[in-house]
Amino acid sequence: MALLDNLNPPQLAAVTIESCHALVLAGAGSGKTRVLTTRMAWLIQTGQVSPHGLLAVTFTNKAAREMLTRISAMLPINTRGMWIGTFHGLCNRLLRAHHRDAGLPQTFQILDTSDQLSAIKRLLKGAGVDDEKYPPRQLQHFINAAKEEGLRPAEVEAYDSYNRQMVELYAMYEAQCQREGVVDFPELLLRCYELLSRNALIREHYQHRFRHILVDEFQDTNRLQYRWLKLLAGGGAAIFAVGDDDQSIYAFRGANVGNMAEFEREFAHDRVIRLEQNYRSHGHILDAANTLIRNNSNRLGKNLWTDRGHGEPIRVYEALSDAQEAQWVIEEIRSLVGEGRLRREIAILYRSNAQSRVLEHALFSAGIPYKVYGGLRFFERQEVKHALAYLRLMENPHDDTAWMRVVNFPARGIGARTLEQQADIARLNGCSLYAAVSQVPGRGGNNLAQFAALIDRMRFETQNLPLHEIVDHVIEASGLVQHYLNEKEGAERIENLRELVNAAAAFAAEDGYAQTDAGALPQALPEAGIELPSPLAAFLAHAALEAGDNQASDGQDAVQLMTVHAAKGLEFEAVFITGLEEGLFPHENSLLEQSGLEEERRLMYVAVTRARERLYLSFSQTRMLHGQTRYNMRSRFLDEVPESSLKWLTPRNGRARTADVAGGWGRTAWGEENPAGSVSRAGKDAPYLGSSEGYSNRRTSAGVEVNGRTFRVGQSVVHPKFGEGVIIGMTGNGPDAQVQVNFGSAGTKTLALAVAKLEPV
DNA sequence: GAGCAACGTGTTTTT
DNA sequence: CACGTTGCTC
Repeated sequence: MALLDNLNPPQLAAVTIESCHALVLAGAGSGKTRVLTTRMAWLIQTGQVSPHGLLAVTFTNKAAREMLTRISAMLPINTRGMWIGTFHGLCNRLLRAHHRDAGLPQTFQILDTSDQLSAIKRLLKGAGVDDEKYPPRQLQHFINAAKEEGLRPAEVEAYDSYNRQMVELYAMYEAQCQREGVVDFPELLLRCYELLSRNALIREHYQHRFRHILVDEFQDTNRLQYRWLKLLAGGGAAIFAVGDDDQSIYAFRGANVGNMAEFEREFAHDRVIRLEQNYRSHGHILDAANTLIRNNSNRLGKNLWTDRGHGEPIRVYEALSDAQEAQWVIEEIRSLVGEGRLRREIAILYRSNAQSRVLEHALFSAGIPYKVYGGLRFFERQEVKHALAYLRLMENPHDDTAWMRVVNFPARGIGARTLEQQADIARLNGCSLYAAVSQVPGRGGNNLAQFAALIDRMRFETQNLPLHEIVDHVIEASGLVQHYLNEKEGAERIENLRELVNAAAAFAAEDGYAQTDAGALPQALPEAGIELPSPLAAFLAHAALEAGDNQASDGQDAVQLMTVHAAKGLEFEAVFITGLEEGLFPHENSLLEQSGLEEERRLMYVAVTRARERLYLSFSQTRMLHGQTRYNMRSRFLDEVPESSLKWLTPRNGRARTADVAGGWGRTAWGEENPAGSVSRAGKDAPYLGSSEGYSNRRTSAGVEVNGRTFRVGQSVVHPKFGEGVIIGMTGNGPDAQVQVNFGSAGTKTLALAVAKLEPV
């Protein structure tokens, strides 16, 4: 069968496995998406399931689109109406179709993360809660974490008064959302889960319908998503889960890697298939990745291999400063481009966004086209969100979040005092702000009434207009366009508003609307009372669920800059991993727990496996961060990569970080192979002039001078109380300089150099 | 009610 | 350093 041509044995086994639960451990670059889509096509082509009986779920819209594209290419079927989408997108479909049973208005709106935060702030203000004691962000995290565990307020255990208050606020937040007819992201999932578990008729319909459930990036699922899948598969559907525990990098937002092991135990005991042949990277790169990740415990276990040969060694560079590191990157990029490589095939990766600035500056000065990923997406721009807020109010005037957003934007003389009055009345009556308008006295009340009338008028005037004309009308009638016309940097914002009109036209014209909603109609379930949402409601849901491109477009051949997280799933001919320093990568905030460090290591694993042919690793002795110079040691991850795969462009010095054994710290001279335990005392400083070889001794790190004594990272010091220790980090300069010292058994202390009685040994 | 200055605060991110 | 938020003044 042509479909199965060119699959390797494990891929073939995975694609054609019997109709039963299975777990595919797919290493980086092992053909994961291909296996997933080919299995779907194969199931359909062999008549084992109709397109209608398949459910495929991913985490990103991009992955869902990719899947649809590939299936269309493999099979001559209409993918429209197939249930392929993100967890949130599919839940949205289900909730729209069964909004009554889910207890939601048909026009329910979706709050994105920032909408949710402003809703929470408004709640705290209204309830008179001290937002210093209960920070909105913390409450948001508390609520979302609870929902992702499947817990409603009544089910959250509160041990102390603080937590009781948090739970209380959670309950109030829920009531507020319900009253306003809005749902946040985790609510989409939880509400959908509850809908299915409580309503036997609907549950059985979908359990019966979906015979095969395929899950992408299974390592990123949270507990609720796992339960959701289990529930849907409860009627005998086969779950085909694909993932890579080594690439689980989203634990910080609730992903539970444990789901993979649990799934194996619960469903797929002897049906685990490993895809270990890597088609992406050369041998040295894979060796580095394999050796590195072996330092993690609790892995399901997997070793990537390739038949592409070793390729070039991984190049390692130590810079004096972040600026110099950037300069070096520029030079390497110039020579890569000189060799004929495309700029878009070169990626510069970093752990945190703050690191991009220096790199951007250097690229800009050098006149090298580049593109930074991350940052604001289209539907997150303030002018676009303003326009969407007007549209939301037309659809549902009781959406208080949208109301507050634009009630006085553009300014129409409605101030804080008036809005407080209005909020008080609304709270007293338990109604929305919109419903409270008529009771607000005075001129403020008048202005509010005018605003309410504006919304009503816009709704009336756009009746029966096609979607994009509605949007066009609203950006004008709201005064948004006029407002930005008067602003000096408004031209781009107006562009974006016009672009929103285009987006609406594209959404209506394409399969967007039909795809996300009409396709949801469960024909076999007329008694459920299905209604079609309006095109506007569908468009608003689309805007919330798909925030748009992170940038991209414009087609120019440009170097790609992004965080390691953003690089997951991508690949490049040449990759730079910059800022490989202790405290940065691994990030200091993750070092408190073993699990945090292991996630950082997986992150490094992801970074390394992005490269096809050439990989560069770099770190710097000093780095500007938060306005002060930091002195970092090179990342431990550099030392977890086999020396035989590396080529040092600068002399290799010392060890990556303080030894775990107290006092076991030193630096080897350049040229030594530095076998474990072989450490020698530091030599004298020599000026460091770049990448030329031949300095047998030089500084591992820049130092700080205090009272005529020089301190630097890696140095042994003695303290009258804590005894002997090693400096493992420095921040600040001059009188503000602080050092972190590892005193072995006495622990690690942070000391101010100007005050502490530290003596160099 | 609107605009500006001081303050403080800083991972990673998709839906 | 560079952002967003708060608090203050006109």
